[in-house]
Amino acid sequence: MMRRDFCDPGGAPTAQVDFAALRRKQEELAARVVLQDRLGPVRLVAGTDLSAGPYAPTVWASVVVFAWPGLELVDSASVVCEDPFPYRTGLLGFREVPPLVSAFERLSRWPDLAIVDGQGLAHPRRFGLACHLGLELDLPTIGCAKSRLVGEPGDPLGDTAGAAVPMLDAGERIGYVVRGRAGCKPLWVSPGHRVSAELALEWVRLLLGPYRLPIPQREAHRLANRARRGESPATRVNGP
DNA sequence: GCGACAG
DNA sequence: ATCTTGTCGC
Repeated sequence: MMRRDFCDPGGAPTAQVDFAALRRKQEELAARVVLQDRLGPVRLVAGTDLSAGPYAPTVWASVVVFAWPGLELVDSASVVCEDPFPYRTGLLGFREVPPLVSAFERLSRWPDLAIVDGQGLAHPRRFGLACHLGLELDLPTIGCAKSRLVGEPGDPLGDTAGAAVPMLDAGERIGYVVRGRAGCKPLWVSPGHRVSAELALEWVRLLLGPYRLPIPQREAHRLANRARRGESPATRVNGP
């Protein structure tokens, strides 16, 4: 069983979770995040996502692994478990990291890089989901969110696929807003762990297909949804 | 008090 | 995140 050092919300019922303490925990962990390129040759690139029902206290987490270049699907894994933690803005990692780690544990091919559905550095405490998952797995990660959390674009964004402008917050460049596809709402791309902002942008551009989302992210999303609808198998795992 | 607010 | 039909546009 893989170690999960940075996820324990305290084990208390949700009504008495100490949110302030978890925010402080994020501030501590943020100091450990590596924002330089510390990764080898990328031969396998993963996409990750989580799917949840409206009321069911259950979540489905999926990871897909693609060969690079070529983007052939070489591995995937899905798990289903009790929802570990209620969604709270800024605390997404405490909800999604445990199921995602369980899904990674079921992979037979370990990726060199993962695209995560959510923010990385572009977070109030510079510790978005992609940083959290990357640190937990010691895996290079990139945050690719479908909407903004913090910061403002430094310039107007063009409508061509691949167009990008820096996102600024408190005088820092926290990532980029990126047009995944012409005519679509953009993506918010930021470093997760062991990847720089520049390389994060480069990889998201390389992985863009004819859709709004990068291919691995889109496929992870589809797989998690199929798992939730019972159309694809998912391994039942225990609580966080 | 008001507005913002990843998934 | 999820609930949902049709509809506008390339």
